[in-house]
This record gives sequence, structure tokens and C-alpha cells, in this order.
Amino acid sequence: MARVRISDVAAAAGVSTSTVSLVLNDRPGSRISEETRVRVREAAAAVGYTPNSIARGLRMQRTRTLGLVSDVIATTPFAGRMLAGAQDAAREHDHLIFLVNTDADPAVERDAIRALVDQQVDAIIYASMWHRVVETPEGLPNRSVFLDCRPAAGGHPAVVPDDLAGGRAAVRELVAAGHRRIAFADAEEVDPPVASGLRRQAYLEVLAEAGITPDPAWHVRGVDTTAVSGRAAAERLLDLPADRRPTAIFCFNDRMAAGVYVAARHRGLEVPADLSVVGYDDQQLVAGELDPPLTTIALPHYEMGRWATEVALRVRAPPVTDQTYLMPCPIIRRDSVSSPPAAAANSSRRRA
Amino acid sequence: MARVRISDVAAAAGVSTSTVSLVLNDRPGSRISEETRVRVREAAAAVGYTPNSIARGLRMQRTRTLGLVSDVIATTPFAGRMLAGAQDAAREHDHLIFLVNTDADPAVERDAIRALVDQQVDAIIYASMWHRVVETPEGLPNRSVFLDCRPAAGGHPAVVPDDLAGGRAAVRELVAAGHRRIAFADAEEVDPPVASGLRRQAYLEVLAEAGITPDPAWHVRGVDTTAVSGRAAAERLLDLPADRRPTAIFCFNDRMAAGVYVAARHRGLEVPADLSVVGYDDQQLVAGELDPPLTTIALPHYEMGRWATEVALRVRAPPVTDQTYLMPCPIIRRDSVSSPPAAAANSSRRRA
DNA sequence: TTGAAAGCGCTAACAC
DNA sequence: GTGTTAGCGCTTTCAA
Repeated sequence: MARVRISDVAAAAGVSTSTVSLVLNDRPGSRISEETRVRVREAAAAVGYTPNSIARGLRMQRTRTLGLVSDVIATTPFAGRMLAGAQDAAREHDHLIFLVNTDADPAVERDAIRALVDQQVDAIIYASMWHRVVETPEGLPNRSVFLDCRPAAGGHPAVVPDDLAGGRAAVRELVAAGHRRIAFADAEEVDPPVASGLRRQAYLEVLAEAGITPDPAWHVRGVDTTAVSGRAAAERLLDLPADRRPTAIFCFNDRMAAGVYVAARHRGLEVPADLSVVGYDDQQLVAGELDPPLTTIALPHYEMGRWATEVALRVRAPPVTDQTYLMPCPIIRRDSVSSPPAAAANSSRRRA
Repeated sequence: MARVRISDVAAAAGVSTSTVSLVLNDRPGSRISEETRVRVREAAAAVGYTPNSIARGLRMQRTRTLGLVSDVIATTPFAGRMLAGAQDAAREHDHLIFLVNTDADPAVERDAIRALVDQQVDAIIYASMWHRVVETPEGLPNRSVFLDCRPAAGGHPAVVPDDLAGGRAAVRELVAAGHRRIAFADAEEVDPPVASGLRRQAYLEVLAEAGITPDPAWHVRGVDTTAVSGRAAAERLLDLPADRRPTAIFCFNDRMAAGVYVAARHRGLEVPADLSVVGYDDQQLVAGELDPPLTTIALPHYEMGRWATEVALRVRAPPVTDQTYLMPCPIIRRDSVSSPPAAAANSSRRRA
């Protein structure tokens, strides 16, 4: 069965195609009699007409489609919320999203961007899986926005998580619980993620504002950001002499926090009674299902996805001065933070 | 800057647009002199011409786009592999994918399908997050394929995981390790997932083929399939008298297995020395990061995504007799299975 | 071997 | 108020 075209409804209503177009698109300037309006509408409904978006796109030079190109975003557990935010925003404004994964392959990326441009997408959202600084890909249309990454050269709106503020919230949570010996289980040293530097800065700032001089041994790094690395980092921390041993660990992410749990358990330490832990990411199926559930800082993926899409659709204005917007990361309080054990608190007071 | 059109390269090459089209599309029947061919190609490259897919789509009645509509797939950790498989297949055949999430809202779904049809997508892939039996949505084009779900009414190609074979592999793994008292921590009783019935059937079959008469108390269910439910289910199992207590638990999924770990740990039981555990799903960031890493059955999301796309693209023929294809679920051996503790083995032998 | 012309389905000037 | 016409950018007969 062939699709029904505008000419079919025109014939059915006994009018011209332009009249049909006019009433169906409800152009304000055009004075079509109420009588023909209803006649056309009824005819359209009767024959089951819906406009061909391709034809309309060709004519209007506007397709109401968006391209979302990402490195590996859509194939990781992180991606979901970002896509959901983008989807929701797109749907609210009657747009459809082309999703393309590049697996971080430059050739694939180039082809993808070209294919999207050839499809006449109204805008491209260039997304990353982690907060990164990226080169602006060649061929990227002017009307693009960066999601969870920032173009080194600027020139485009971008949204990234506010890792500095999030890191501060994490460490302040620990300070507020009475901890003085607070460690930071950081990401890898070589080519560390942008978030690493920011969260470390936050860690240092908050300790300083709390009048705590950090023991350099409290800053440890994994070889990556997996649970295995988290566990190894925690081992080193827990090997410290009793009076320098941290009573709380701020972890670069939830996976490392999971590793910290394992290390603690293997030493007979209880979280949070013996060791408080704060993660980062609020990763689905990790943070909430640890035992005990992990207090953490949420990465605002949904909100970032929505923001990027709304800016791409020009329904939200990007920040004017600095084009990159820092999305707040809320703290999610669960059960992995308590006050430090009494002994540690005493020893800490003695040192202070 | 306006896009360069085919007329621009025609002018640059001093030929007509039809000639340009002919050489650029390399139509076999057309005899264009080699000389003009190179002239056209050079001109096209010089002006940076790439064809407008929208115009081409209108003319050819074929857009080289696909719609992928799903309930919540793209927003869950499961989805990634499925999307990756679909993406890879689509890219190999020069197609772009529109991704739409419906959040299982029928109105959203209806609108999405219509929007996709209006976009003249070449096919629609209708995907689910879990193996389900679904009603064929109204308005779904003939050329659609079902992914991780099966239309109750049939009539379309579909691919789902082979949960029966996967379940058998899981339980056989336990039998092969020497277990006789094997429990099944199943999903919820009311409106259980399709996989629940299949895996239970597999459990029963394998016990029977091993000459084991299952204690009915070994089949327990959660109120859902979370870690909390898994833990509760394990508590009940471990509360059984010593001679009926299972030495191994096959879990409906990895999350429940994580809960089983927690229950075991709280009783001072070690996995796998005291209790062997097999999961299902091979869920990223769960199965591999448990302590010890979980032996499980992988859900072949990537392969299913690829299969569905290839069938949608007609580059792979669907099964002719039964239109739904059962994708094998491979076992992933890690460290959560060992032979049963000696005492249990003895008691089991005594019982046998 | 190449060009002219028609037309995919739609919208928007411009007539009437 | 409504219809006629042109044209979005491309492919594909058909003629030359």
C-alpha cells in the first residue's frame, strides 16, 4: 500500500494541495474559511494522511532531526541518562535523534559527521563518555554543541559536570561527619581524566578550609579507575601507621569505592563504622547496591543531555561569556559515611 | 556558506547534472567516457561535493535510515551492547539509526513509530530491554524486526536469547563441579519475565538428567530481581537444615547473585569454597567486579542487535519456519564455582 | 556518450 | 479565500 500524499487529501476534500498544506500547518497569515478548514481536516483524518518528512525537509531546508555523535557513550552504563535527557528534550520539540557511535575512531567519526551533515540534521551534539577536553572535529557544523566535553578551541556551547563543586561537597560531607584524616583515592597519574585534577583541587581546598594539613600519603592513585585499582589504593592507605591511617576515603569514582569496600572487608573493617567512604558518579547498579549503599556525588548526565539538546535546538540560550556551562553535581547521601571511630577521633584531636 | 549542490559540480566540470549523477553513482549501464568521468570526479572533489541525502531520499524512495524504538533500552546498562551491535551493522551498510525511547508509554510509542514512518525509514527495529512477548504496535511497518522480544501475533522476524540453553549451561556447570544440592534463586512470581520460566525449566531438566530429585525448598523467588531480593532469597536457602542446604545457587541474574554474595558473607560463608554461585546476564560492572568475579551466562546483546539490524536491512535472511531466532548465551567462567565443601559432598553422597 | 526534462511530496510566492 | 506555479536537490527515463 502506497503512502497517502497531500494530493490525496486535496482530492478527497475537493481543494488544492496548497490549501491542504495551509490548513494542516495552520499558518496564521492565511485566511482559509472555517468551513474548508474542517473539510480538509476531516478528509486528512479520513484518508489517514501524515506528511512526508523527507519531502518537507527538502522543501523547508529544515529536517527537525539532530545528530548525536559520541565516542563510546551509548555503549556504556553511563550513557543512558545522557541519552534519556537528550531524547526527552528532542521529543518535547518534535525532533528525532540520529545516534552514532564512533568508538573513538577518527575515521569513523569523520564519516559519521559527514553522513549527518548530508542528512541535513539541524544540529549535531558531540558527546563524550567522560568529562574531557577535545579537539573540534573537522567538518563539524557551526551549529553544534559539546556534551560532557569541552572544545579546546572554544567556539561552541558545551556542558560538563561541575567536578570542582562536586568534589568539594564530597569532602565537606566527610569533614562535617568529624573526619580529619581524609584520603583521596584518585585516578591514574598518566593522562588523568579532567575530573581528576578538579576533584583533587576540591579535596585540597576543603581540607585547607577545615584547617587540616593533608598527609601526602593520603593521596593515592590507581593504575586506572576500576574496583581492582580502588582496592589496591585502599590497601596502601590502610597499611599506614594507626595515627596516620585515614578514617575516611573520598574515591575518584564508585567503582574504586567498591574496591575500597573489598579491601576494608578483607581487614575486618566495617563501612562506615571503621571507615567512611564517598564515591563519585552515582553509577547505576553500583553505588546503590553496594553493602552498605554508597554515599556519592551524582554525575548529572540526564540534565547535561537535556541542556545540550535544548541549546542545539536554540530553545535555550548558551552562557554568553564562557560558553561552557558547569552542571551541578548533587550529593546522594546513603549509608557509607559516619563519624570516625572514637579512637581515631581522639588521636586526631591529639594531633590537631 | 550554502551547501554545494550537484549543479555546482556540473558547472565546474562543464557537464550536465545528470552526467554528474551518473558518474558519482557509478551506474553500471551508463556509458560515460573515461575522460568525463575523471573530470567530474575531480570537479566534485574540488568543490567538496557530497550529495544531499534528503533530496536523494525523496527521489529514490529510500533513505538509508533505520528507526530503533525501544521501551527503556537505551537508558539502561543492558542496552549498550545491543545498540553497539545495531550501530556496527548499520554502519557497515551505510545506514544511520534514529533512536527513540518510549519509556514504555504507549502514546509515546505510537507517536514515535509514526514519526519514524514519516521520516521514511527503511525499516524499524522494535526493541525491548528484556526478553518479552509483546503486542505488535499499531502502525508498525511490515518491514520491522523485533529485538529481544517476540510479537505474540508473529508475522515479523524476531531475535531473543536462548534462555533455555543458557539456563542448562549454568546448571550443568554446577553439576559438573560436583554439586547435588543446587538451588535456583528465581525472579518474582507475579508476572515473571519470560526468561524466568525458561531458566526454571532448564534447571529442572538438568537436575533430572543428573538424577537429582530437587527439594522444592531449593526454588525460591525474589519480589523482584535486585540484589536485595537475591540476598533475601539466599537467606531462606541458607536457613535450611544442613542436610538440605544447597551448596550452589543458580541465580536468575547477576544482581541477585550479588545479593547472594552479601548473604553468604554475613554468615561467614566463602564463595565459592562454601557456596558456589552462577549468575545470568554477564552484566557489565557487576559480574566481573564482584568478589570473587562471578561465573555467569552472557546475554548476547551485541549479537542480537547486529542480527536484528542485518535482518532489517535484508542482508541476512530471517529463519523461515519459526520467525524467531534464539541467540545462544555463552557461559562466562570466572571464580564463583568450585566443588562443594567436603562435608556437603559426603552428606550428598549419603543421600544419593 | 551526453543533455533535457520530468518528478519524488511538499511549501510558499503570487495570481485571481 | 483559494488555486496555480515554481522549486527544494536529486535520479532517471528518454531523445538526440
